Amino acid sequence: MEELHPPYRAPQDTGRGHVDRGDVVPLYHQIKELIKRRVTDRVWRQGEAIPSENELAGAYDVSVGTVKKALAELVHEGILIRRQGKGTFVARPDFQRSFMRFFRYGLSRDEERIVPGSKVLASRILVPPQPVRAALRLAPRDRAIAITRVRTVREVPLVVEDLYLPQKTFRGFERRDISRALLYPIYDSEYGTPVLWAEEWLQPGVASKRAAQALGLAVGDPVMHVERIAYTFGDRPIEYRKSVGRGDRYRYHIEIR
Amino acid sequence: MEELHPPYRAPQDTGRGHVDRGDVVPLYHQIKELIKRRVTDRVWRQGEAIPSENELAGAYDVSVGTVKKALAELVHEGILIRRQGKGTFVARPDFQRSFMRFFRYGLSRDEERIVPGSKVLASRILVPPQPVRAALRLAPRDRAIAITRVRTVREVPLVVEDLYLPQKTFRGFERRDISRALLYPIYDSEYGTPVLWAEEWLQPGVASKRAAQALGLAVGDPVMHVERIAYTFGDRPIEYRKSVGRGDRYRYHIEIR
DNA sequence: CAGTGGTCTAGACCACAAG
DNA sequence: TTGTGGTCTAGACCACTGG
Repeated sequence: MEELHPPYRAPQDTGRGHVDRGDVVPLYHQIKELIKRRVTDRVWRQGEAIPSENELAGAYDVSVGTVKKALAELVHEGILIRRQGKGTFVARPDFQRSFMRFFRYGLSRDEERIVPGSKVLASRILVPPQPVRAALRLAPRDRAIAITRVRTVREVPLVVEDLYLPQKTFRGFERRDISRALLYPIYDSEYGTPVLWAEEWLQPGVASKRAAQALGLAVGDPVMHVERIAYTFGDRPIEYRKSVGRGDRYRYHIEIR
Repeated sequence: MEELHPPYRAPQDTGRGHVDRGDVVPLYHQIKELIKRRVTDRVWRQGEAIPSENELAGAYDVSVGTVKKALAELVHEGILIRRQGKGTFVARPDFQRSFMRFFRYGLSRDEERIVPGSKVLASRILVPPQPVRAALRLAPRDRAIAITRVRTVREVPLVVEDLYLPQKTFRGFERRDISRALLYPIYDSEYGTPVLWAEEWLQPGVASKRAAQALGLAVGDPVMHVERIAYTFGDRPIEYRKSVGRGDRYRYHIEIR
């Protein structure tokens, strides 16, 4: 936080797009959509300032109160951040936190701050099996980047996982060194597709020969099977992963609100 | 939905409590707190209408816009519901949905609407073991109601679980027939303590002799261990449960946003 | 200092509900 | 018709930021 870009922009960058006073949909809602559009189109980028209330009110020819209402809701939705005296900024997904949110293989408080190591066992391009194709909404002959890796904390293998990424979105990703990096920040900064939400399916199981070998377990030991689909803007799936975590260390914590 | 009580109330029931214009905390925030207090104190009850914008504005001696802002935020927080032309109502936690949220033993779409049967194996009052006491924040000699039950869908046992409830809050609960009921609506309607959120810990394991017997599995088959603490107003824990679900049917789905 | 967002006011007009 | 909430306006005053 606190390294927000200065609010300088080209002056024609203010509003763009028009509201329709005859429409049944409220002005503040139309304005929300216009602003959202400019954020998802990356005209206004993460961390940057957007025009001030007054500028927006002028550009859309509505009162300041109406703009305030639109902005307040966008703040609530986590799309914007407002700072008194400074301006309104496009929110920056906080990857320190989002990492914590997505990766929660029951580590101790202490270990939670460690970025797990990652040993890549395979990395190749292929036409994925049907369930993966469906999850990523790929056309029948679209290719995917498939990566198999083992994730370790303090040299202890915790999880073995198969990842699939749409090749169209992630050209060249298969050649990156990901042994010491987190993937989601890379998706965001290098490929312009931040992970905004994800869904997971968890099921208990017993170690297969392959999993036992990768995790240093005996065949039949308890493991957690996790499938995840991660989504970016417009609920577009950009990652499918299938993980097997060792049961003695894998403890998954959730808050349901 | 749609069976909201009529908006009749005693006239002195309007505002109550005063705002402090000298305070640094904004008026609309003070008003939010006053309204919340009257809801949590059950002066204004679930489904009932609260005073209108104008009445509240008069009672607190602020402008309608300020009341509107307070009410809008409370709607956002799920505490109130507003209906144009009708009034503002205290929200009623939707248990059809909250049930879906808390109970997600990977049932098929079809089965999701079934209320699982429940066979109580034991129900007694005791001083709970230390971890449970800590979870429920009980004093050393406080008692708890301990219930062991098996939950079934279509006669198939899915989960065996141990429940602990603070006896102080749930006097007489141990004598209820819960074989065909959901517990959370009972906590709410009979004991005034709705479950507002919960946290869970999931870990894979293998069936113990006890679990195998209860679930019709073989010892060593995969199972899911789930611990849950459920909270009511003021983040007060009112239920601790430890469940063992059969691995072949237990599929846990989560959306992370 | 000027510019930003945060709060608050006192209205207006509207759509909707219910008698 | 009356009363409700939903939208919108055009201000006011304030606290905070940065030059």
